[in-house]
Amino acid sequence: MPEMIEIEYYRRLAERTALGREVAKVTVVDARYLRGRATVRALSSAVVGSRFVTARRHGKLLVLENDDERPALGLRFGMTGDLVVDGQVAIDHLEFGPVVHRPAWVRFRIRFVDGGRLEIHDPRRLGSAELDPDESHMGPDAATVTLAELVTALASRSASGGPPVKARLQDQAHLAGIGNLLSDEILWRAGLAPDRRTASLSPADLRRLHRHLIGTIAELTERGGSHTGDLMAERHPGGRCPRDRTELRRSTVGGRTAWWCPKHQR
DNA sequence: TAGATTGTTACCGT
DNA sequence: CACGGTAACAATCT
Repeated sequence: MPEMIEIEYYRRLAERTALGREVAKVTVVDARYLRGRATVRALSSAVVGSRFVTARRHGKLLVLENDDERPALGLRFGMTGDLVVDGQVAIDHLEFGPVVHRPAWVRFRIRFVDGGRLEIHDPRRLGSAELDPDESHMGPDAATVTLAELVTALASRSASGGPPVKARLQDQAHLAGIGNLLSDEILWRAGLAPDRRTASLSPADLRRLHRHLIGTIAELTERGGSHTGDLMAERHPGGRCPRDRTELRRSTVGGRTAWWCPKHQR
């Protein structure tokens, strides 16, 4: 998916283009795109006739809130979901996503009374729409997490030294927003091996990790996306560390592919 | 063609 | 039980 940086672009697009417009109709092309108690009927009664007043982001979740007592609309984008409003895409090219948009990939659509429309294009259909999304089980948003909150997010009651730090960084219940590419880039910058156990991190490690986590998200948001990190171009067999030219190692951590430098990430 | 892909989650094992 | 790892989902691209 889009990671939190891309969802932030979606949020900005929604804020710029979708707020204040009266909703005329909701179309869910594939019922499997709905999650929780959401049905087309429930979605319709929640948003038809109202106007969104807020576009809010929590991790990779986009929440469009109404101006009345109606439930909020929660949108998730899976690995290939893209937000399109009035034909305007939030990001021109989604890495690992479709090269072009096809009508058949529209999984969710809101039509406005003025004739415009908000759509989610999602080939793989791993995204979803829901009403009043439960955010209670989500960790703090990674873009604004404090050092103290990060320390809490990485804490473990396990006797085995805790989970690999990469796995925990991507665990949305502890910290919301970080995905596979961002975690690789952050750990590379912080000089921490992805399989380091969280309990083994020193106070200095944690401070450095926090600094790079905040800095990386801010910098890549400026650059244009999660795929603009310094490590990305080398994230392939034979790729070399941009810092010391050591050949990168590839391993599976937390169920996902990690690329990292065995020399300076420890 | 085979293999890999920015995510989430039910399930299984320790 | 808590927690972590795994497979499945699904469609496309290289």
